[in-house]
This record gives sequence, structure tokens and C-alpha cells, in this order.
Amino acid sequence: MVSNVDTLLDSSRIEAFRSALLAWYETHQREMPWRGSPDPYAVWISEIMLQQTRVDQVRPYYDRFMKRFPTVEALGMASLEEILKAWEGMGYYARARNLHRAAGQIVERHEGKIPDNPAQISVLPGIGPYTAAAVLSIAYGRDCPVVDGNVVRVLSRLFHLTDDPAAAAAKKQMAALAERLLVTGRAGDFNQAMMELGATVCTPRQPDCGGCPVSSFCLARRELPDPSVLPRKQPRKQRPHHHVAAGIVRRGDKILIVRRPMDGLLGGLWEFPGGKSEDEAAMEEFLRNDLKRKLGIEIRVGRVLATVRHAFTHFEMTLHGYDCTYHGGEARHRDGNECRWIRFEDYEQYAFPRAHIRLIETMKESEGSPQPASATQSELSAQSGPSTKNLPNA
DNA sequence: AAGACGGGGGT
DNA sequence: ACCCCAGTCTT
Repeated sequence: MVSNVDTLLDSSRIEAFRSALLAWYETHQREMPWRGSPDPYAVWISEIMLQQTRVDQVRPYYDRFMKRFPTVEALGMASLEEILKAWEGMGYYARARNLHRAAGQIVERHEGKIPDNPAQISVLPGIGPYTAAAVLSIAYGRDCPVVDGNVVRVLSRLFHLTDDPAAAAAKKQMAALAERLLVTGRAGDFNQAMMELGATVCTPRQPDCGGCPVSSFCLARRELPDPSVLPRKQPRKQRPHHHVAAGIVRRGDKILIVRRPMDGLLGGLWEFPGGKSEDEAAMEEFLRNDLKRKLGIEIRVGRVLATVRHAFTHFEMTLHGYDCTYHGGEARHRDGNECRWIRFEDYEQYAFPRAHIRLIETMKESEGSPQPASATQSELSAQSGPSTKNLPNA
């Protein structure tokens, strides 16, 4: 589509485009705590948090995180456990693990200063092409164009690009166009303006072309009845649905939690032990066998304390939380996962996956939280039946 | 090139 | 119910 691209790429039109975009950004940008004074550390943290995560979700996490870890040195001193706890609920926990490693490297190799050049910043864990360009342009004013999901969408429509943006050739083309349009000397503003435009005006569905400052430059607007068909979206597979049994295993006034391995899903987080069951009808038996096999403990499985539905990107899960009582064994995980007996009220000191948090909240609401050892079996069974009140679509 | 990796909000 | 997000890393 060279001819399409050329339509906009003459210097006077590019200048007009830049002026319109920057003028719009000046008056329409949203308030964000990391804007204003470009502290490289603040920019770095915000950009990591903003990976695949919306501004409004990041905001409260960012404020708490910066209060807790105000500098690279503070972050470098922190344990992974502290950082994961601060990250709890935001997802993509590899970001927190990479932040922990990167902070250590920045303190040790760069005297606590975020690198200001592509070669050094790009090798830090968790910093890919987008984040490198974002930090370098916003914090250091370097002329590096960013290409994120917003920019891909804006450019696809602006230039009527119909290729799959996931393809290598399309990525190259996007990068070249962003580079060509970039306002030299104001790269940070330009990049943020493009992203802000994509996030608030040139949205995936029902873009506000009437409110767009650069609609007169937009080829999709001119040539298509509906610009929102771009960028070309590829067909998605449907997600499988799994049933997971988790045991809230009581031993006196303690309950058992197990830490997930560092790599993989929800890496480094704590959870109630259990696993995926093929047979939804035989969850209790599965759970008893599963904890025997993985942890070497004997349990008695009681009633369902709470049931939670939870959607991940690539699968869906119904999490069944069972009231269990301990009946012997050492609680040593066969794969070496750390096991810990904690008091129920101490769970807030550990980072849990969202689904397990909701399990805990549901148990507390229904007064089905694990009872002190003094409670008899009859007292427990006298309580209300399985709680499914937080189970959407059930 | 494709898949793994969370969670929330918009439509 | 489905879409997709201020992406990165691994295979």
C-alpha cells in the first residue's frame, strides 16, 4: 500500500498532522500521576504496569507502589515477596519478578540510574521494544517512536493498512511510519499523544471520528464505511473451561497454603492446594487423592465453602473451595513447592491469585471461614449449605 | 510465527 | 458473551 502511505507523507501534510495532534494532546490528555515531572524511575514503573493493563486499573497500584518503593534503591532492597504483594491482583506476575531483577541490575551496574540509551535499557528484564522506546522518549527526550496496540490501531486506520499487524512485515512498516511521523525533539509528547488518541478517540470499536483531531488525514475514514474494521483482527480460539478443587485445610487454628513455582501461571503466588479435576462430579475424592499425592497429607473433605468463576486469557475456571480437616502427614510438596501453615487472619501477608482472594472473601461473607479447632463437626454442618452467591452465571 | 501469561472494563 | 488492552518472553 505504498500509494496510500504516500498520500499523507509529504512534508507539509506531516507538519499539519503533527500540529493538530500535539495541540489536541495539550488540551485533552488525561491526568496521570506519572506525567509532569519525568522522573525516569516513575516512568519505568508506570510503563511496566501499563503493559497490557488499562490506565484506570494501574492508577491505584501505581500510587501505592511509589509510596512503598519510591526509588530504584528502595526497590532494589525489597524482596520479591514484597514486590509480588504490591503487584497482587494486577496480573502478568512475570512483570513483578522482572522488576525485582531489573532493579538489582540497575543498582549494581548503573549506580541506580535507569539507562538512557537503547543498548543498555533493552537488556534489562521486562523491557522490550515498546517499554525501551517509551522510557527513553518520555524520561530522556530521546527520539524513539513507540509502537503499542494503540499506535498500531491509529496507524492502521490513518494509512488504511490491511495487513495482519502481527506479521513481521507489518510490524516493520508500522515502526517505519511511527519513525517518519515522530516529532523530533518532542518524542515523549508525540508518543503519548498517539497512544492517548488510540485510547480515548480512535478506540477499537465505535471510534469517535467526529472528535478526532486528525480525521482529515485518515485514509480509513475517507475510504471505508466503517474504519473500525481496522486493524484486521485474527480469529480467536475458544477457551476451555476447567474445574479446579482447592482445599482449605484446617489443622487447629492454622490453614495450609502452598506457593506456586516461579515460572508459569501465577508464578510465585500462594494458594490453597489442589488442582484441576476432569470429573466435576467427583471433586471431593479428587481433592483427597490430589493432596495425598502432591503433599503427602491425609485430609477429610467437608462441604463447599465457596465457588468462584474466573476467566484467564486462554482458559476459564470454576474454583471450588472445600472445607477440609487435616488427618496426618508432613505437608511436603513433591515438586518442592514451599508449604506453610498460617493463621487464617494472616492471609493478607501473602500474595494470592485473584480467584483465591475472591474465595476468601466469599467465605468471610457467608461466615463460612474456617472455624477454631473448638468447633465441633455438628456445629460446622449446622451452617448453611454451599455458598454460590458470588458465582456469576451459575 | 505462535503460544503463554491476568485481570478488568466496555459494548 | 465477547473483545482487547501504554507487551514480553519462550519455544
